[in-house]
Amino acid sequence: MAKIRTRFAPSPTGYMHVGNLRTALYSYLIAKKDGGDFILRIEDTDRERLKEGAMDIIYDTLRETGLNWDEGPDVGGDFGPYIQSERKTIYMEYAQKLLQSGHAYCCFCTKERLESLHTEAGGIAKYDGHCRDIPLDEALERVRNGEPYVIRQKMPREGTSSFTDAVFGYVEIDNSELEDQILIKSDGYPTYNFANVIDDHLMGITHVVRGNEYLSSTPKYNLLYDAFGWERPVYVHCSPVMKDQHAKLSKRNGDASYQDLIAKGYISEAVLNYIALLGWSPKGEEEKFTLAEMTQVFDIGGISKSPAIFDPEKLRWLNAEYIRAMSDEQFHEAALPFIRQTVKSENADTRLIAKCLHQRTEVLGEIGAQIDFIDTLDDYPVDLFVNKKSKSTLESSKAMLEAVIPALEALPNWEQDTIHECLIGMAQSMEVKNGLLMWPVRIAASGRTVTPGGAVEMLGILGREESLRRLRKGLEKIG
RNA sequence: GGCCCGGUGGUCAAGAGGCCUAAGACUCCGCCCUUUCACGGCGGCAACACGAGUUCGAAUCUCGUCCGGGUCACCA
Repeated sequence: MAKIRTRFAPSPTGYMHVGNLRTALYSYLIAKKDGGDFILRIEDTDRERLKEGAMDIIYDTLRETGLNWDEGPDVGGDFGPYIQSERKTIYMEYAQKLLQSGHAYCCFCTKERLESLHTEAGGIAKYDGHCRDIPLDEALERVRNGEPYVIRQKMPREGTSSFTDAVFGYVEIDNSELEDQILIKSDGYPTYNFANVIDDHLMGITHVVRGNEYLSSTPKYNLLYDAFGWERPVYVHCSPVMKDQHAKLSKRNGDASYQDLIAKGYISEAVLNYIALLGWSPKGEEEKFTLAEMTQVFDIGGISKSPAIFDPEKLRWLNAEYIRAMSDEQFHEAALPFIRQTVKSENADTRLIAKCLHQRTEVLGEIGAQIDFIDTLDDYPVDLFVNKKSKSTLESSKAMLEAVIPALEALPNWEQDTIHECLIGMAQSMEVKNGLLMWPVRIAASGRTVTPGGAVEMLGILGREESLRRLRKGLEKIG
């Protein structure tokens, strides 16, 4: 069997949404599973929607996620150019062939006429084939005279067309449903519908992976393949990723793009892993996969037909799994920029902070809220010292702090082990539960009931001087 | 509206006529661990859209209904 070749063909609109990325992922996986090639092609035939910097977003996203392409605009390849606007003459050449073979015709209808066709029909109307039967030589003459025109595909008006999709199975449609769609626009550029087919064939694409909004127009593409006598590709149509039951995930809805998720502190691998699971399920029960593992286990048969709703909760969980699986060193590196947004103090021990945060962090961007008491201790209500689980009362808290402060002052160093030994030892000799002693210490140190670590860790992070200052202040507060 | 596609817990989903008294994961709840919160461990709640068929037997096949999505551009 011939080598598998798939492509990802985004248009540079400046936004890489999650559904797009997933399509890229599936394309990549289908090719790589069988040692095939993954090609990047840019579809920029809509000259009005070009966006500055959009190409970089595409490149960066694919690179960061590891979806490396074998051929593309920047790396070249044997089937270039890989940017459609640079292939303009190619499309015209093939459109001419269709004109000659009678599978296409020149249409001189004005936009106004087409619009009136729609308004007369109350909004929805197919092109009426007004120019369909203009003899070719007459049409060509009018073209030479400079009359504006488009080239349309001549659809059969009877019979049916069918194909078998790799995920949806057998699909059949009446040819009468097909419109004489435009192949070449009046500006000389091809429409997506045409460029896509020409490029996919010329680039040797064997598996076309795309959103299922193309499912019902696939027969049109097939007719084009047939007209040229080309072999049809395997189609893999994927249902969309939804925001909710009714709406797709989209920029319009203000939904997160890949870039947004990364900025919020999601891990690239986790995002990729999660979207793989949206609409595809592996054979076994394992859900966590590296890209390399996915390449092994991916199977077209596991792609589901129904749309999948993007679940931020599950992404969050998976992200946390990836974070927990990091070494302390890796986590420190990943978390440092986020820690530094909140903790400015130069002598803060970011390694210790990171160690505390590690198992408690699901999304890196949420680190700040956990540790903003480190630089400054806000005023806090005195009744935080009262807690029923540890049986803490104002009286007990006062007694504990009074005992703990001098003991800590006398410590030879401020290592975690030393502090821990000291505090636990005191609880024992005073014959109280650890919690009763630890509670007021942690409250005084942080001014909070919830902290990323226990009393010992908090003292360690704050350092001797600041710790003692806060403990004394706490004692004062209780009065 | 015509045509195409889909419909298993709140979400992602397994399921290919008997193995289904319907897996697993996320969420949620309870318990344990514990120096708070997490992590971890254990347990729990929760679904075959509806109605007819076919069959000894249907989540699985057929038809209809309902619901949802897509498509009908000189956008991709």
